[in-house]
Amino acid sequence: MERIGRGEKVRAAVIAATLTELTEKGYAALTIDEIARRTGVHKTTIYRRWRDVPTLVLDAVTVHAEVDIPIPDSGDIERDLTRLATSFIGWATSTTGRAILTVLLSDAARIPEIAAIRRQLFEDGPRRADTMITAALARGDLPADVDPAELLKALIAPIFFEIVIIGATVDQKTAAHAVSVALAAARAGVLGRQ
Amino acid sequence: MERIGRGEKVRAAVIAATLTELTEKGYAALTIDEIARRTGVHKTTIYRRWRDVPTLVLDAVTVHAEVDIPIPDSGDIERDLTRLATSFIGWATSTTGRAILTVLLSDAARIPEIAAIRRQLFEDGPRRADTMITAALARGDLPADVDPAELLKALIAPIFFEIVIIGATVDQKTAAHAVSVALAAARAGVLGRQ
DNA sequence: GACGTAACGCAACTGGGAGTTGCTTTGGAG
DNA sequence: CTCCAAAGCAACTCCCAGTTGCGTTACGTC
Repeated sequence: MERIGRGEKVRAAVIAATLTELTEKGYAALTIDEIARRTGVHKTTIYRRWRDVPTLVLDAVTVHAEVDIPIPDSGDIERDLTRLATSFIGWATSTTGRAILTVLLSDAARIPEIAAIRRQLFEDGPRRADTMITAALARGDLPADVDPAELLKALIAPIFFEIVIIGATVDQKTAAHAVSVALAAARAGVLGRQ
Repeated sequence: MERIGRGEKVRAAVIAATLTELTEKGYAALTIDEIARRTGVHKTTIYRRWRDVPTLVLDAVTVHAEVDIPIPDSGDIERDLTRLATSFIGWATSTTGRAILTVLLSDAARIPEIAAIRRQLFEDGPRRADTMITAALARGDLPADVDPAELLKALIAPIFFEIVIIGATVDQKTAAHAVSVALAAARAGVLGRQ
């Protein structure tokens, strides 16, 4: 039957409300009382499921921090990098993506587990694309000394900067630009292992 | 005589304690009571000088957000960019710099004036170095289509990414690397006006 | 060196959120 | 229909934001 019991409904409602509050008001202004009001779930119930505020926030973020960006492999490194950058931008500008990114760069990052999620997202995430770069290297499409991690960092960093600092509306053009810069650096031989 | 009266002493102590608390515990955990305890300045006095917490934080940040990175102009664009990157890293890793950067990327950035400081720092700041790039363009050291703002963004973005996301210890090597990437992009002609 | 005042100290208050406790009510599985 | 785990509820403590009225002290002025 796979019915969602009372318990699951409560959990889902609270997690959703937490993420909404985090997006709208930020971690510093987050209150359990408000989440209780919004969801109709009683304050005591929330504290029974989650020990305290950090625990709740961590749970909410963890649930939605699955990025799952597909790793392209068309045999054309420029096209692949562009797709990758586009996917990343798509996630970062989606409702969930923006929410997660906001939390990961807020005071919530003082929670060690949240900081860990941030590192994981930006270190282990790109690492999944290593094979794509390695394949390009094998094909001779990139100088042999290129370090996959460095190339991916060079790709993501400008996009990240644009979103976080400038708050600009990043789009396809931003992706194409980031790819040009990263590829130019790779082909100039300045993306070797550090 | 230029004596610092009672008032100035109080102000300085509170501002300093605020910045310390912001660095150590973050904006979300900042309390006036704790600042009052630390400084020995009475809570009421703090509220008399600063309307509320955001106002105090804004004041504390504003006072120390003067970056004042010298703009080099040696006639050698690579050397100049390296010096610029090194200065930026120096600031960003100094006690004050780290504190300011932390605040500008915390929940405090929800305060519109704080967000404005952040934009100003990373938009108007680099703009001061435009003349340096323009001079290099005039000398023919860079392709004529290079946009100063784009070049500076390409220089800062990777450093920023390294500090904020990875939390790595950036140093002279990071600076040199950022310069290589930015210059490679510029010389490949991919840093034109967007 | 006494004096007036502006700035600081202090105690006591309201209002609200974090987190807790003991008890009652209800949904849903068997 | 019955049972109990999970949710609701009221009432509490503690801490912090921000306020008020009044006493106290530093400091420029005369």
